[in-house]
Amino acid sequence: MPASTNAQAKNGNLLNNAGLRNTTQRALIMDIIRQGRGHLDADEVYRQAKRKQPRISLSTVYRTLQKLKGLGLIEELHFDEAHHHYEIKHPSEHHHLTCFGCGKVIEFQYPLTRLVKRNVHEAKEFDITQTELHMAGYCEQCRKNKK
Amino acid sequence: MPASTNAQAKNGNLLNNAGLRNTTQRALIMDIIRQGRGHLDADEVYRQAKRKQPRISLSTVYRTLQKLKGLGLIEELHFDEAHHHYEIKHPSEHHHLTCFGCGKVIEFQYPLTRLVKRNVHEAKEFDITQTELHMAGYCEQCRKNKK
DNA sequence: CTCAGTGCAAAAGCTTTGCATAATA
DNA sequence: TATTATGCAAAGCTTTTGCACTGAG
Repeated sequence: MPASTNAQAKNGNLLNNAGLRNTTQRALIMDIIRQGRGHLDADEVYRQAKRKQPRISLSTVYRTLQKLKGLGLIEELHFDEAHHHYEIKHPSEHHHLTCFGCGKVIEFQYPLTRLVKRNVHEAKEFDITQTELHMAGYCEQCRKNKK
Repeated sequence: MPASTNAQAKNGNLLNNAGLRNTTQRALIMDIIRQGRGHLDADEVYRQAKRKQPRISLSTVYRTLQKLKGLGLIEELHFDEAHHHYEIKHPSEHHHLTCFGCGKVIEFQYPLTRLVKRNVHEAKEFDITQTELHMAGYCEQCRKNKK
């Protein structure tokens, strides 16, 4: 049984459970985001989607991203650039480390919320619902290459 | 001696040291950002600036923000929204906690870079040059008001 | 006096929206 | 069949850029 069948069924269920219609466009967009290891922006999702469904429109991509974000199925990240990046939502708190040299993105987990609430006085009574950490710099390899 | 005189002299020095001309527009924009406790976006800087210099243009605001950012005098932050926010650069590593209810922004310091480099395997050999943590939720007071 | 900086207006992204058509449940 | 979702095109925002003029050094 091919992997795509699994993924499609999974997407369909997620959409149905959320009360949304399971259209081919939505399933495709979710597939792309799920497989998008580097974090994709809307235009990149659109370009990848067009390869499989040439008639898909940018508006559909944007509308789908909004819907999925609203449902908590994907996460919208705000990096250095003017546009947003999207990824499938992870169950646990995780963060990002980007290399300016090669552009690779390392994800790592770290219980920052707990830590900050424990150590920062003003945060103690805060009900933190969103945590976004982005670090960037140069990875070992790119530093070597520069020398 | 009024505070504004100090601030203006300070801005002038900063600009001169950076090899930039000390124009009234730049001095004003730096003043606004320095005093902008909540983090201002370009348009807010523009509107405040127009109150003192009605002929100032949005392009000047954008160009100045870019210059100052390039020189490391101000920091560009990427929050939830589509546009950027700016603040005077702090010497030490600090982070943000925003209340969705009342919009207040709490700044706090925390040596995250050191911590992550020490505890996250992939980060050990990374040369981290940029760290941006943004947390958000509801402060104690807003939680009480909701009940 | 020179050249960096400014204001204005126009252009260039990214994102949203209105409306007729197509597809799902 | 009744809506919901899509595609297209047009509009909306934020940000950038070209050019002639102004002002700091």
